[in-house]
Amino acid sequence: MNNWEIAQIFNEIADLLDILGESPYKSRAYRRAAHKLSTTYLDAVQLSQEGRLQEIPGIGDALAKKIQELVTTGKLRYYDELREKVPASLRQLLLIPGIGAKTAQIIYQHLRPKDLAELETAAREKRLRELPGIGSKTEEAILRGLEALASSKKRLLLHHAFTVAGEIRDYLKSLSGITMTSSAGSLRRGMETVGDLDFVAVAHDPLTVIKELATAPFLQELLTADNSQLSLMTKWGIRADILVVQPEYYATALQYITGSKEHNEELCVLARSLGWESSEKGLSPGQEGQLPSSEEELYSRLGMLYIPPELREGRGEIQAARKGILPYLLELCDLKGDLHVHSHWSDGVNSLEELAVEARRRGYQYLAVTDHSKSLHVARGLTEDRIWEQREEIRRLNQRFTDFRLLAGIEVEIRPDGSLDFDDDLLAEMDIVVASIHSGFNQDEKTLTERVISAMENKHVDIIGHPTGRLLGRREPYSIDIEQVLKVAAATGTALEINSSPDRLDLCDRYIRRGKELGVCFAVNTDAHDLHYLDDLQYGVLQARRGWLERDDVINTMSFEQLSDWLQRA
DNA sequence: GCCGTTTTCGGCCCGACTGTTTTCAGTCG
Repeated sequence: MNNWEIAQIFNEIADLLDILGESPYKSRAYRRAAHKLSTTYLDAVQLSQEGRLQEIPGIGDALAKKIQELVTTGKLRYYDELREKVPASLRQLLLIPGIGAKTAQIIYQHLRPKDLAELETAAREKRLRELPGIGSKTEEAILRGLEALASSKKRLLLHHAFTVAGEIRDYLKSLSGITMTSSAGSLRRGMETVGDLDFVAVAHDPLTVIKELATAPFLQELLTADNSQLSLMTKWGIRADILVVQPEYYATALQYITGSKEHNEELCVLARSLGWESSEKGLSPGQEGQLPSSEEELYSRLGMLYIPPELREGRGEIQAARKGILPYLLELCDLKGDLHVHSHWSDGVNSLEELAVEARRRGYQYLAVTDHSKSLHVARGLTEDRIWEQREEIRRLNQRFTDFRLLAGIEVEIRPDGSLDFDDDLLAEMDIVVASIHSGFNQDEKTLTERVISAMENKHVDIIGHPTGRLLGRREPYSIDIEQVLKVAAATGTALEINSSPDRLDLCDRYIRRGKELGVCFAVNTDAHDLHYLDDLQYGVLQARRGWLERDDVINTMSFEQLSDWLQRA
């Protein structure tokens, strides 16, 4: 039982409490504790053994006891009781936009549906609109939401997928028969969400390993198995497919299982034309030929450059590799800083000093503090006066550093009428300006597009934050004419953000690639509200690589001096 | 359920927007 698993359970308890109509502060306490547990460096199991759980803010007497019970017994009676009362699938009601605790509670109390299917039937028969406080609009929203849930169901966000895959790989490595192991599939390609997890493991005796795997501690249900691969449902609710091969097949198997399907189909046609064969273990050079010992060798023998997994989507990468014109993809170590971070001056949790110290520890040359602007009240957006106070503190902090700079920035609201939250005189004083939309999501495409464009046309705006506003699995992008936005970004030289938060990953890879074609520049930022989330940069880099970006396409690969020049561009 | 205290209760982010109503409750960021 690790922190992440405890956090999952606490989040589920919070949802069930909401549906049952318990105090919203109680569910909030569970959510806050879950959030703390998943972001702290401290290990809950160890703290529990040492009786120090309550040192984590947000964990008091009651939650410490519950964690203790989970850690020692693997179970939690309170959690089991709640799940007996409310079918776990109803949790998903809360994922539907427009449905919160109260609406979920009304539906539960009046209809007691045993699962989502029963709820859907009720909605189709127009019975939900008869409930107090629910009308036709809400009923339609629920139907739309259920459809969206069905199509996105069980796709893990990237950070969760990496966590779960890490657990599985650790287990694979612990088996004595296995000499090597790798993630493959969509996770290795860095896709924004992952539907199932694929692994390739190497063993001299695959069958023995397969038998051992059938008793893996995370196994919930064995789906299929033969003498070289098995497919299982994990206790985390996601499927894992594990292929075990002998050493000589490792490279070809890894290439094959990494996919994508489209990439492999194209590669297969080419390989066949060169006399190769294909099977479920991947490509092979026919009877006499020796198997390639690495993916690099495999691609080379097929007459092309090595294709990094993020590019293997069947979007022209094979032709480019054959011509020798693949991009030199962006790497995490190319980034010299982060240009969108929040502090406790608005809705972040850390002080400016904490952020600066952490950024410097990471070897960044700069970090832009971009707190929210005044009209985003919920996030305690900064007024003009507070901005001047914050600038003063930033100035004092910067005096302490010779090798690092905090940039005094702002994430300025693009208001519903398209105007910005501050006038030009103030924006001109900021080191860096990120402009973002946090309101009026439901406006029509023309209005939203014009809002973003008018922000880009302001000469003080450097970056458009999370340009399409999507939340993966929860909220669709707002309707903007992305082609037009990309063209204006290229024309005005405004950078578009690749927001690295695994909930957003906004822009998506196809738009990034199109933007690059049009000459748009990008900024890979975290939008971190807590210094732990500075780690999210790795996901933004994967997304950028999937969009074929190179170092020179990204503004925060520049040194501080170069970036300063860029920020002062006309 | 947590936390801080004018210290064992009472407050916990708050204003705009939407949908359901007919003056307001619920949701969201």
